[in-house]
Amino acid sequence: MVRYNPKEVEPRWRAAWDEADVFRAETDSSKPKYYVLEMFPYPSGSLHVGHARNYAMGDVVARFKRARGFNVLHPMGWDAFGLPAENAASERGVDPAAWTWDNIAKMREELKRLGLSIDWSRELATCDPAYYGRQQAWFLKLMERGLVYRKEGLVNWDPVDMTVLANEQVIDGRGWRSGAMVERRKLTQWFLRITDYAEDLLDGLKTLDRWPDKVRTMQENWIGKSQGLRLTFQFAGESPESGLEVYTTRPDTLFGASFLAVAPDHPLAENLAQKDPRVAAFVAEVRRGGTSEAEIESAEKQGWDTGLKVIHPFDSTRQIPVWIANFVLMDYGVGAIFGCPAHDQRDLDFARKYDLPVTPVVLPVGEDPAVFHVKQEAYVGPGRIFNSAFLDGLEIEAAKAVAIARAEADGFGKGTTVYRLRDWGVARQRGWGCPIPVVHCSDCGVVPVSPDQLPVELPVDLDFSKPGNPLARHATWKHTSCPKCGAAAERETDTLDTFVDSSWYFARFPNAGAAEPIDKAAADYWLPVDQYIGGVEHAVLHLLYARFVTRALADEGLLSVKEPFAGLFTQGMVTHETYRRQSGEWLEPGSVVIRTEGAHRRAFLADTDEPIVIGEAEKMSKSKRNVVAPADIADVYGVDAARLFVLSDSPPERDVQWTSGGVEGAWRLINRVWAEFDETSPSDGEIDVAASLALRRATHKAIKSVTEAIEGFRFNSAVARLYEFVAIVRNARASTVTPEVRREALAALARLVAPFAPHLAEECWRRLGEGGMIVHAAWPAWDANLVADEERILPVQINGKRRGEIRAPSGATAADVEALLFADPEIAKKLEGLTIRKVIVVPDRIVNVVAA
RNA sequence: GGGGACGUGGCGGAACGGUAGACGCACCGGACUUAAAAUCCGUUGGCCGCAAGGCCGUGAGGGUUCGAGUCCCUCCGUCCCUACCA
Repeated sequence: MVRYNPKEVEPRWRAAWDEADVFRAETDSSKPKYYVLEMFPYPSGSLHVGHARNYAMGDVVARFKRARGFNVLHPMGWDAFGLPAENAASERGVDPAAWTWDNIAKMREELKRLGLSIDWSRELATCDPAYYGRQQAWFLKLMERGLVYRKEGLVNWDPVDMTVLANEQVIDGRGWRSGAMVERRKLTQWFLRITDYAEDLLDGLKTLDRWPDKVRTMQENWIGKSQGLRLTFQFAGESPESGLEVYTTRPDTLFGASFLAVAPDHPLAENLAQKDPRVAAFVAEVRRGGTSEAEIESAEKQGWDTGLKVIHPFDSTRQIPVWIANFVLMDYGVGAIFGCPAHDQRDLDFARKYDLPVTPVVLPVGEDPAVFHVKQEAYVGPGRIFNSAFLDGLEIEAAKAVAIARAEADGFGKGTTVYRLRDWGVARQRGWGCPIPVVHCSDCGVVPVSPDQLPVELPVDLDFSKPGNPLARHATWKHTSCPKCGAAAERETDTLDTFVDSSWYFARFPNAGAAEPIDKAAADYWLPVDQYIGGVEHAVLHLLYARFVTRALADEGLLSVKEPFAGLFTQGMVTHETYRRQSGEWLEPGSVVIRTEGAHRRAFLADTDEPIVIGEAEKMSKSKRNVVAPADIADVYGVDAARLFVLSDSPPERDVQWTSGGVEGAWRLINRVWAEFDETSPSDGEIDVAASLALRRATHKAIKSVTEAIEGFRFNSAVARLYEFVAIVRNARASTVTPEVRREALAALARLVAPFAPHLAEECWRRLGEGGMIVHAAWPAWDANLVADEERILPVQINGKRRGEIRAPSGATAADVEALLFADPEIAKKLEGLTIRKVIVVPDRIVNVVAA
């Protein structure tokens, strides 16, 4: 027997696939289409097994669907703009473009080595002018549609990266990449009007029935629709403004209002701050504490009494003070609220601190209105309204409707829907991104670059040695002429958020070389993506932006679908144990040896035998040095073993822990499979008919269970069924089965293994003497008659406890089973002396006897 | 504070409301070998028992059901997301 040699076999088959160009997808086909896409990688320069798992999953789906007769599109690209290239440029003085293209070349080779069934002819990179130039083209179209606008406003400024961050990119008051405390700065920014689509994006979630509920919930919460009332309070006495508008979702509690509060950056507050330095000082102080650290965050309500009063709209005899409060946000609703301390915890905290009245207006069921009052906990539960004039006695929802109707009738308010979602700030002050294709002209203002001047390319000699935007300080790049009047003008030096790059790449793959941004015919054929696979960390931002851009492009006539991804799967990460010396220094897995002493595992430094601390399994990261590269595995076991293992141990949506033992298990499976094909089947001896039938049945059962496991994304279960099937095929060698049956089993085995270990499968297929390559072979079908057993073993329960079993023909009726049951001497013995009350028979599954 | 997920052997994990622990890892025993590695075969939830067999067992407690890891309620724990959103 020849040992399976992946180092020889794997490259040979990859070359054969390349040679035959087997993974090229043609748009025109009589077959049904299937578009599989994994989230494209950032070209960091090195592939780790986390990538391998992501792409292996997509590859299983792609190869499976191809075998099942689909016309499969499975492309690959590069999310190639972004900060790491700039960091490399500023730290090491390399050219970001050269650095990126170099990394792409390296990673392409590593990906190819995984044996993925990718149509490389469609490869694209977002940093390629051929790509971002088309992005500029549709950006200008959205601009014409009014979906792009500039607005001056407070933005999140990252002082380390010297750039503006979207709200979503600020985590706990820090920049998501740099970790630096974010400052608030006033700048003119570019925005995409995603809020125009808020309702539609929310609505569309209902149609995405092949998305995880979790992701849909996260997007729903992110859009954050609420129904409420906008109402305007009139000032009492001398008034600086005509009135003060607030937003509430609890108009039923209006009679419990004891104060109004505006955000520190509300126009009213800014107005007052200009006149009164004490107000200015308060606002400044609040802003400093701002949205920062965790302690401050959960903490103290702070307020400033403006001295202004407004009149209660339902009771003109009541006057309500107006405060500036740190917990009111300018960018939600209208930046002003009324406080009803009895029924909102934040308002209550504020009222207690500043000694404002607390009037309950919702009476919990069973409470006495004469004695009910609120102490330190606001009452937010159900009840009936009281202390509220015309609302008295109503349930909360009814009272909301009545209050809104009254406010509308009296002309001071309007029922309103508000979304938490805000417009997408897309400008970045970065040099390594897609330039925003507009020109600033002193006469004409902001002028789009004319389409025939696209792409607006980045200069090749950007200087990243200083922080800030290298485009802005480039000597010549920004100087141009106005497309409208021809006078000297300056280019916009902001570039687009990289989330823009990734929000349409799936629409480019159908024809990655098209002159237009999107080849409509090709996109109409391929879209939507049938199965999209990626990390759950993109559940909100990337997926929401892609859904928005798809809608915008559809409205522009470039696409026909509203939802880009019909099916979504979010996969888990690959983790690895961490190792560190007593001194705290992290160690690479390769430098550590593990020894087992009884039940305990101990780690030692390979060279010196120094004892090492074994830490938790964590996401592979360079900083903890627990990274395993697929190449390391490929050198020893081949990539098939690596592919098999990352899919086998854990369900795909969960994290998988990389262990050397696990890979060895996969390697053993590969060798066992190979051994079956390498072995010549013993043909002497009498044919064992029963064993032959048993193997046939096992073959068809394996086909069915592997097929169903792949369809249900239960790759770990599919691999478990493969292990079982290989064991059965091996054991069948002990008896003499007919050559046809053995051949059927082996032909099925090769094809079932193919999506997971494609190189091995090809080698087996050839060894079997089948013509052509297995990538062209059809997926095996199972015969329902062979899958069903003739006879079944039914466990017998007495009063719910297993007490024995009987054999019954498959499909036996309840009456048949009962007859068999009472005919069984073992069972009869166990039932002796008991009165049988009831016999429950679940056909082909179980029998339960209720007896006393 | 809000939302969600999860909790099963030594470990990763299986299990349409129907024999809990498939499959893999690890461990232990055996075969092969001068020996080891590799490979192959076998054992392995706990307790009692020579055995046949019995009892207990899916975070804790209750409930629904002929039957619950699975459904419902309460609690405990872990993880993730989100957060002064009016």
